[in-house]
Amino acid sequence: MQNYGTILVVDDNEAILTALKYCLAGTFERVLTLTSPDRLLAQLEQEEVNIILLDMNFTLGVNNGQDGLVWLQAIRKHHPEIPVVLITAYADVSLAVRGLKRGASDFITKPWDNDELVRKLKDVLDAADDLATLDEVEAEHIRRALDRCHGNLTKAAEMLGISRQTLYNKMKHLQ
Amino acid sequence: MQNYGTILVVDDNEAILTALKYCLAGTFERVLTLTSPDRLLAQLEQEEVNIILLDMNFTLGVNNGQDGLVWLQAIRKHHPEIPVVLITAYADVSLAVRGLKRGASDFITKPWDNDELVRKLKDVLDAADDLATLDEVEAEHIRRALDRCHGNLTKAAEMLGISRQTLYNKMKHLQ
DNA sequence: ACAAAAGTGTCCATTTTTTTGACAGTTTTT
DNA sequence: AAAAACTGTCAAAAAAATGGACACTTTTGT
Repeated sequence: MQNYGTILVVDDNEAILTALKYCLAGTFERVLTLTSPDRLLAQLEQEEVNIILLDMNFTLGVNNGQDGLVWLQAIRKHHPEIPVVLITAYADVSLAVRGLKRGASDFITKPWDNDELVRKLKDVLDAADDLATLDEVEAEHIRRALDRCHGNLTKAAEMLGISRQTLYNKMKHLQ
Repeated sequence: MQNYGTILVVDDNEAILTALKYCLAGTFERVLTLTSPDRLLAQLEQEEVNIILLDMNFTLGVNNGQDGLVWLQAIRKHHPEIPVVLITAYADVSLAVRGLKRGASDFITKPWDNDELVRKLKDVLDAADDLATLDEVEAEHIRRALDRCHGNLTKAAEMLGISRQTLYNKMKHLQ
């Protein structure tokens, strides 16, 4: 199984924090928690964190998610490489949109489905590494084709939908 | 006789599911069924599936196939090697086109002809040895990149190692 | 709310690739 | 051994990619 490293969960509800801790323990090597975002930036300075799960409401009686957006922004500013997944009790489309536009990687509503949550977090981390270059993908596919055609250039070219000469050239070029 | 392995059928209508089960039992070693796509990805994690037959409408009263497209995309994302055949009660050309462009292997309308259905499924599996065209591979990779960059052309182009204009052109060309 | 920054659609001229077609020589098939 | 298929290579024509540019729109930061 793959290793998904350290996740930092920020939520002011202890019960939810406990539930999340339980749910995430199987996937992540370490699950750090904070009941208040105040120490969030400090925490990021001293611990290596691979992904953050951030609740959006911390001010009592205020549930517009403004809080979460502010903290999201702070994280993005100081640690733009750490992906942030937002979580909120209110399935507010516009809030989700704003969160994603400010760089959140995903948006989850409570009550959440454990499997789905884990899957989404994994997705975010999987997507974190960047994609291969078009040339690389092409080169690999060409190798596959040649392999399958037992080195027969003409057939491989036809299979690939390019001319024999082009394949011939690409082979030189791409080693 | 050849062995066509395991097929996973997803349709919310039990009667149809039963009928399909009977129809496919002769060809496939195992016929797995799901009445809802919710557990689809989970199922794929724990069972080896060789081909998926996916209905396109699961939301009551909504028959535009959007549901199916979303699930198709999810499957393609996590298991791009498993061929998906779409099935729907509505012979909607544009839906079929969209489905195929998103990587479905075939598109079947209800009521179906048993022999034809089986033939098409076999064809898909038989054709699985043929490699994709270079253009197809390229197109799919471009879609992935755009997805990861949330549609940001500039970033996707950089990630792919091509110029923004080229990506722009390819996008028109490859739809 | 506003200015700055980033991204988009589009054009152009120049450079690179791809395609077509061809041909002599080599390998494989029958 | 003859036929058929494949290879390496060349040249001219067609197509695609690149870098630069510009006005315009969207997003961001404060």
